[in-house]
Amino acid sequence: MKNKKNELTKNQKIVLDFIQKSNKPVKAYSILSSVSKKGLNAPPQVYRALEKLIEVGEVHKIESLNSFVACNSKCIEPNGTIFSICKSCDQTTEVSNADLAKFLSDFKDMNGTQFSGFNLELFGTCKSCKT
Amino acid sequence: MKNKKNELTKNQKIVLDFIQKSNKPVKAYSILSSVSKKGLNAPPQVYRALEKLIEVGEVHKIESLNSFVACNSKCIEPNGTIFSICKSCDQTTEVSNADLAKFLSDFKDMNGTQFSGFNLELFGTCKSCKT
DNA sequence: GAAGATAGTGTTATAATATAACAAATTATT
DNA sequence: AATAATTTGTTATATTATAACACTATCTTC
Repeated sequence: MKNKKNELTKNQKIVLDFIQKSNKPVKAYSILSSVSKKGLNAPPQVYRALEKLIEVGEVHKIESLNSFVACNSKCIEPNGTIFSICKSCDQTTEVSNADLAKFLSDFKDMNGTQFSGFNLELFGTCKSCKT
Repeated sequence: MKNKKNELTKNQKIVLDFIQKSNKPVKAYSILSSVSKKGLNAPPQVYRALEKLIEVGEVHKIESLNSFVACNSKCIEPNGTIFSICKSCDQTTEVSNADLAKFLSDFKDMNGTQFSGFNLELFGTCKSCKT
């Protein structure tokens, strides 16, 4: 059964809050050390919060960085994520491009089977790192 | 300086050989235990071989599985990878689709900047797991 | 509002994934 | 052969993530 108000719990809010305030993807143990003053002292507390936050779509995991970012709430596709990642500084932004999202979610394999989700990571060099 | 013949070294061959014989993505420590009889006894030996094999394009890393697969040598895009991954059994195949590869490598962000690489992971259910 | 079900918490321990550092051996270039 | 560069073998350790268990809080249904 779900929480009646469908609200996040205390720990989940603490973790989400920290991720939202970061301007870069953050690692789980970096979250942990940053929120330890708020009473989260062990890895499972952070990982459990992350698991829930990812499940409800508030947070995405950047697989190639083992890091986590807040959803920019412009997610076009509910079942897919698109990120642009700076190879030099790891600055990451969620890409909102309707054409690309549509192309990916409509994509079928050679058997005509559609996929239920996707994760796209685009690598490049961000503005600051170019100069 | 490069190896004169541009060939793989012994350890690199051993690791590549094992990955090619697997019909699924394999994990680094699974490689390690499988090739230990051939004299590779410690993680760095496997990770170093993997690093090289990835660099030369013989192997790809599946980020969401922390696993490795041999390139099917039909890579359309030199700078990008596309995989279809079964959510149920982790069976993974490299997707060779010219349209999709072109769409991705041509894609530019809202500033008109092109990316230098990409990694796309498509999640679905494979044939065997559907039945 | 009590009883049972579900979800979340705090905690300890440990599993799984990956790299640092350094000396020795090998291979390539001159 | 002398030098340079790469690869190897090895030990230790860093980083990322989960198992297990007792306990607490909340939701559901009666």
